[in-house]
Amino acid sequence: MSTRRLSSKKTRSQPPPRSSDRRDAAIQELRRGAELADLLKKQVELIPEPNRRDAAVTNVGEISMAMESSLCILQSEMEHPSSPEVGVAAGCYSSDGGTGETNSGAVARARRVRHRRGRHGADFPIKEILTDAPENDRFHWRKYGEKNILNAEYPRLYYKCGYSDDHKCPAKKYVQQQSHNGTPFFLVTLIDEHTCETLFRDEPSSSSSNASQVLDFTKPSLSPPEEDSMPVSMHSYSYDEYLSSSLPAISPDGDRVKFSPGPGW
DNA sequence: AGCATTTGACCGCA
DNA sequence: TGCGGTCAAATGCT
Repeated sequence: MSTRRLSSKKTRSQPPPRSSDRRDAAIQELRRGAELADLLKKQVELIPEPNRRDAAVTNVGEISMAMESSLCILQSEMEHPSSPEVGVAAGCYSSDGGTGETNSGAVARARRVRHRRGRHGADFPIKEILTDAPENDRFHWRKYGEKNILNAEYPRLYYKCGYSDDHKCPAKKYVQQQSHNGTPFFLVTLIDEHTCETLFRDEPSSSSSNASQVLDFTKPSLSPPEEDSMPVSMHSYSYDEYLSSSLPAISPDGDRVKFSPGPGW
């Protein structure tokens, strides 16, 4: 990607470009980068060795996804200059994605609801993530509800931490399937953080059994990506970011996250 | 039997 | 009153 072009063209005689112009330029560059990533992906798919090919395809896919996420963020920022509540891909794809509501709207509602349910003024963290693999966050989630959302193509699924009762873990997530240019993806809203994770770290004696339960990828319905077949096309950079920032250290063999697609999935 | 999921009812807010 | 979020009984699965 040629970010250099953005800075080197500036001359003293010209007025400094407006920030919207620079965003335009950045968007152009990102679009070009995304196209090149697609091209590269096609070339990489021709690699004969399966292991190398899959690894390369995965990497290119992540590059492509990062481009698209950045593009989304920039575009949504131009459309809605007031910064959204969450920075990660907020507003992306939602205009034609089917829900008809902005992501930050969902976040605002989440905060409102949590507030009225007793956590007065709690500043709990909320993250929004676009991914094609909502099941793949290595936590154990229990589905507690499903709701058809107005103007949404797919129902919204409600999950809470599988240890919300045992360990009073407040973590929740909402999963909303959407589609963008025919590509299905999921808007995952993560609410609050896992305290069960901390508990497991504090209780080494029980960690072995607990860890294998937390990391529950047993569900066959949406099978977790094997090492050689990571989801590529829409694998979310921000999801990875979330995982790397909040995951406990875990052994891969126990990895399982429950995710059951709703009707029509 | 124990656990997870489904689904209709209920609640609070705008 | 309609909507989104949650609850909890019923149901299904292993």
